[in-house]
Amino acid sequence: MLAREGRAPGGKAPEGYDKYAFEPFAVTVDLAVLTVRGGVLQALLVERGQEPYAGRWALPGGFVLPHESAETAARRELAEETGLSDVSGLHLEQLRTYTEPDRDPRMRVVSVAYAALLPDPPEPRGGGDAAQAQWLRYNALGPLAFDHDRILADAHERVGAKLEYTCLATSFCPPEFTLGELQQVYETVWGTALDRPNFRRKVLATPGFVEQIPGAARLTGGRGKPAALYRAGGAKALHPPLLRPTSEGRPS
Amino acid sequence: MLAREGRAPGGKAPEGYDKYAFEPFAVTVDLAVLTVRGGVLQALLVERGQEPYAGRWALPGGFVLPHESAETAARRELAEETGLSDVSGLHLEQLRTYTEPDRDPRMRVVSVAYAALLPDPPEPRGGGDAAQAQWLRYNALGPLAFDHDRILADAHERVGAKLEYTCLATSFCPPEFTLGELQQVYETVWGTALDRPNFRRKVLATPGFVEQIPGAARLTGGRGKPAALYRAGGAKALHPPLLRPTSEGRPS
DNA sequence: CCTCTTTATAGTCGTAATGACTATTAGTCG
DNA sequence: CGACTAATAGTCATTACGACTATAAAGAGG
Repeated sequence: MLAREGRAPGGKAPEGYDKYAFEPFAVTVDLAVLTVRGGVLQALLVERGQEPYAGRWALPGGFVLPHESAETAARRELAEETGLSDVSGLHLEQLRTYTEPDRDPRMRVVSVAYAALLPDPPEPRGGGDAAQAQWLRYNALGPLAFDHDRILADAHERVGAKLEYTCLATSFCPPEFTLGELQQVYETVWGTALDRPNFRRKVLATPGFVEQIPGAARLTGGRGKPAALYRAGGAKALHPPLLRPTSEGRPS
Repeated sequence: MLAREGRAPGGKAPEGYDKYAFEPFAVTVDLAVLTVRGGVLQALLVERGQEPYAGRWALPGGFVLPHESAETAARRELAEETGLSDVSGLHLEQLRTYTEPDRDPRMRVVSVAYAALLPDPPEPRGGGDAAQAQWLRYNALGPLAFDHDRILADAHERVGAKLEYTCLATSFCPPEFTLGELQQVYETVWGTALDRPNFRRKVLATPGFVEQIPGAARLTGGRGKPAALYRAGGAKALHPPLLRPTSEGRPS
């Protein structure tokens, strides 16, 4: 892990360290917080008040503090930006780390990006003195600050892929949900329509994906037949996976 | 990306920056370099000469230099440790970033881990003054230094998963290979035996996975019928995926 | 040179999974 | 009540897959 060669640049070597020097970087976390609301994929963004990129939307985030891990920092920022008192149940997953030397014009910043998934209803209350975070439609975003377009796109791609072979979709749903709502998560993230009976068959055939709440039902938007309610099951993976419809024609 | 709140600890704020301070960390890359040689999964490791963890095996790695990205640093280290002059064709993929505050007892080090895959024949020549890197069997590794056990396990898991739905396996193979060799990559990484005709059928049915080199054949270890030679095709993903045999019994 | 062993390759067969449907049920709205 | 909407049930043909059997082409050893 540590350099065994004298290639590192100038800088102070802390006591008890190698004889080799290193260059310190600032380390931050960036959060791609996603939710599905009414068939629309939304991301939590903050408006920058100062240069660079003043007035642009940016991902919420902040510095990793000296005694916390990036994961802890991400969860702390998530609580601050969403205003939720308990974020312990939310799905938070490390996405990738962005290290291009010029990604922040002011200084060298290495950012560990996380993707977080929220069920529908969270109010975007920014906590106290924080800049107000807002939910914006994933489509219909202008260019974001820094390399945040790429981070957000990577988050979308990752989440879309994980829907195929994990039970991740339930993280977008409240504790009790209908299969129609679950299907809408898939359709919204993938941007494709799915056949309802087939989706249903597949989900129910996967043990531990969802479990029915006996006797419970809910009117979906007031119209149509009431749907049975389900909650997330214990399974984490989908075997076999629920593949998104392939657009590629297969040459014989 | 940058803190909008005054929570960061003491430290100097660079010119043109927020009024908020930050704490600098050292940033390194760690490499999980894997290869399959003769049905055995091997990892490239270096022996530590000094405390902490003196005498233990560790992943190759080093500091990210001030003007390079982590990816660049990883490729530089990869070239140094393997002694290969051209590592541009090798598969190198960011794995995850490890940020636990106590992962290095000497100081705060954030490490961006990469997984690299090599075809069989590379000699483990450590370049020049570098500690000699060696190929060791993935099984039969004692505890490694720092959190490198975890990093290596994460790399193994990631690679195993990506074999299922990408064409990654060809990265373990030389430019020309037989289907038997390709199958051995799967079997070695997954640790399971596969049915040869079924594997063959699946690979050949996936357009762009491999393409046959017309007329070419090779004796596999001197015994048996000569096998046709293939090279990697243009495809990156496998649709549908090549799932590893599931050990889980499905309750009806 | 003949047979055994080894590895590659071809093909078969039944079952599971999937995509494209149709039909029925249970609600609201006007 | 009848139109409309959404959930749920079921059908059917095709594809994919796991478990096999069979054949082909090489070397080894007597």
